[in-house]
Amino acid sequence: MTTLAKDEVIKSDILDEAAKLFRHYGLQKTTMEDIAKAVGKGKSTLYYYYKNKEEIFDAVIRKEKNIIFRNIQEAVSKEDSAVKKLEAFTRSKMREIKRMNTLYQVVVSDLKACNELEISIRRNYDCTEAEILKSILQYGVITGEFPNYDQQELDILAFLLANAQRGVESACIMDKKLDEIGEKMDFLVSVLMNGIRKS
Amino acid sequence: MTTLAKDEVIKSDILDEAAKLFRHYGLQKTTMEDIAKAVGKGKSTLYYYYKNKEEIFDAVIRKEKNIIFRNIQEAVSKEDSAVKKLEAFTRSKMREIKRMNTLYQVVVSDLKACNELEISIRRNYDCTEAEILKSILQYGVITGEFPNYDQQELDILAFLLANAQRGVESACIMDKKLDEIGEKMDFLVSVLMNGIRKS
Amino acid sequence: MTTLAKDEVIKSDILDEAAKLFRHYGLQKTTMEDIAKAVGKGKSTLYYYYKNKEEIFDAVIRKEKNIIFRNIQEAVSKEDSAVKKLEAFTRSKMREIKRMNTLYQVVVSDLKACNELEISIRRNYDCTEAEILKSILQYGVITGEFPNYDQQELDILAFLLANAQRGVESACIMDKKLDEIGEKMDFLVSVLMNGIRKS
Amino acid sequence: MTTLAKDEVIKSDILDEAAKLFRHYGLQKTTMEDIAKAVGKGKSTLYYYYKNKEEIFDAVIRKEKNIIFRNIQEAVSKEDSAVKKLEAFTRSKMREIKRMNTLYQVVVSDLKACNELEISIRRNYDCTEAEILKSILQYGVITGEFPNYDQQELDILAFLLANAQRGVESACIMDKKLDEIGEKMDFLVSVLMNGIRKS
DNA sequence: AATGAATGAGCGTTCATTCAT
DNA sequence: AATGAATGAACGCTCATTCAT
Repeated sequence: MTTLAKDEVIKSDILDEAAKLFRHYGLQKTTMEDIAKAVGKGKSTLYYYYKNKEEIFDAVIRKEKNIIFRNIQEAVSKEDSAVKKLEAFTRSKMREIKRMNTLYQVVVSDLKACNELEISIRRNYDCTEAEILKSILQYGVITGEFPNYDQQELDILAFLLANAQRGVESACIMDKKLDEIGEKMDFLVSVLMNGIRKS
Repeated sequence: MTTLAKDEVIKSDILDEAAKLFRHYGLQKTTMEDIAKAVGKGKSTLYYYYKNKEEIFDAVIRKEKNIIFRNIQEAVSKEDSAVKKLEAFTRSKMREIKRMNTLYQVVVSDLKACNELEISIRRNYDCTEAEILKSILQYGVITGEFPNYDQQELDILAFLLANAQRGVESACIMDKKLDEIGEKMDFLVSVLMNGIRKS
Repeated sequence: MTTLAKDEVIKSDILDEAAKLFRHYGLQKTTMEDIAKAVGKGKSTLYYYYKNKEEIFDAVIRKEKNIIFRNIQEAVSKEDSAVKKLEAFTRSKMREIKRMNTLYQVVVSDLKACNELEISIRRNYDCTEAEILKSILQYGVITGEFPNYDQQELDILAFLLANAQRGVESACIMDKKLDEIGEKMDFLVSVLMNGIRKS
Repeated sequence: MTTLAKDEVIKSDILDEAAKLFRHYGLQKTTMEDIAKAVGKGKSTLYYYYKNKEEIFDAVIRKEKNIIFRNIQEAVSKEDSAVKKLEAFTRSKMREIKRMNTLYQVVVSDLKACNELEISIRRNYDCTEAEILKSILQYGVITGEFPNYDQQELDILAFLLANAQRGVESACIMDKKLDEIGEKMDFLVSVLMNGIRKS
């Protein structure tokens, strides 16, 4: 078990260092050499722990994703009205984005550029996000905060909410205007809420 | 003039073939060799017409961009109410997206991944898009379709509209559900319009 | 004949521009493109006038060489004692070197580097130089300024004089101390003259 | 230690093979492929040991330089009169030149052609050579073999001696008359010595 | 007389990956 | 458990040269 534990520690080390590098340089421009150097091991040692460069990237994504959603879910569950939950969602997501600065960004773009990376990861990712939003909307329907949408409508609304937010985030991140995300997102959410409540 | 024309024809050929390849494989994975083969010329011939791989990519983007916006603007100008203009905007943009299938997509992601490519292009690009939307909104304010937003509010609304749409498009494209873009976008726009009209 | 003359004019133009470029960048780094651009013609036009890049280089050398030696010989012939002739030789050669600044230099080095360039050119070159010096020494023997060396001795002395000077020139040129050539050369010649007279 | 030793052996192998090739073809025309083939390794393996083609060239020069000067200095130090030391200098230098056949030559010329290679190497090189000669001349002043030159005069004499010799060497090497270097150099030195002693 | 167009051959360099130890 | 050594396969790019017109 000690060996296994040590194994896991090193794997985690590799992931952490790789994450930092991917954040700055993206998948393509980060070399195995870079990662190995950062970890303080020989380049070929990486292949003892991971089969591939892609496998490392994959693992990095998974790890980051989990952290983000654990944090978001936690923040959402603390609130007790659908609107407050939505605000908590947006707020905590923004906090996560800022924490990772550009990783999220690079990830998304690289996932797109590199077809070989399973799109499924991203889809899971979006699903999770949309699922959280859907459950919030459902909660709002139950509490009467929102009109009585049926399941299909909720699916679409959650999808739209998730991706409308993603588009705005993306723009703000690209323009390096992270500090503007807050107010713009608030505005977007309020406009969408207006639309959702009224229709 | 014949020579000049032939020159332009070949340059255009190169661009067309390069565009196809960039669409499928992105900037990095598309090699000069690939492009040359597709055009049916020697690799070094490309350098007779373009200085760089980047210059080719650049030209591809510029060309596509211009086509898209010419088409969108044309469609928009034909309508006479703000709401119809907005619908025309969304519709024609979707048509363009389908036409290019994934290029638009790859472009955006590659621009992000490759910092060395002037972000300015993308920014201009977004600006243009947001500007069209803003002018539509302004038109709606004048015709009384929308409340009397001030300039700053219009800026933000246009920004949100543009990027919310982008997020949804992006998701649909990645899930290869281009046929779903239509209804989803209609829904998004209607929700946003509701929100905008009411607030 | 007009055509022929025009032909010669252009060939000469090419040589002049090529010479300038070779001076600055050497044989290898000067491209046909560079030369063509400098002449204001198309790259392939050069091949109408010269078979090769090497042929151009060749012609440049020959031309420069002729100019130099015509000037040197002229200066030498004006003096009437061997010692004065020798001084005139050194002085006018230095003048030529300064005139060409670095061409002479680059030529020598490139000739060495590029085995494919006929060594014979350089040999002719040195021969001519050594021949002038030999004739001066012979003159000095006749006038009694120098001891009664035989032909073989004169050959060797001329060879040594020529090449000792070349070594010093070379060093001064490389250190970019063209202004020091004068005094150093004077010193060298005086020491050699002392040695020659005495032995 | 074995590994380290093996590493050094391979690095040395590369240098040796590279040296041979540089000798024949110069820096530019010797390709990494050539060197790799000569060493019996893959081209990319070279980059495991050296960062650059230039770094290899650099190392070759440095190595050759050190060998030459160690040998020359050793030969010089064995003699006890200035004149004998000078003869030893010339003799051992000629021996080294013959040993390297043309490398020395190519080195000098390539250094000139390739501005990007630090001229400083060559300058240090020449300095060392001139310094050895100067110390010999100083020794001769002390032993009374030579007149009482002051420091500045010794500097110039050493410079002249070094470069006059270089010029003659150069000529002999280019004419591929290595066997004539000996007598010509003896003659040159004796003439110069005459001049130096007398003036 | 002049050249636009085209290209083959090659080069230096990078990097993920392998494998014996 | 770890890695030093090695490499194949590319890649972007350069340039002298050719040739039809």
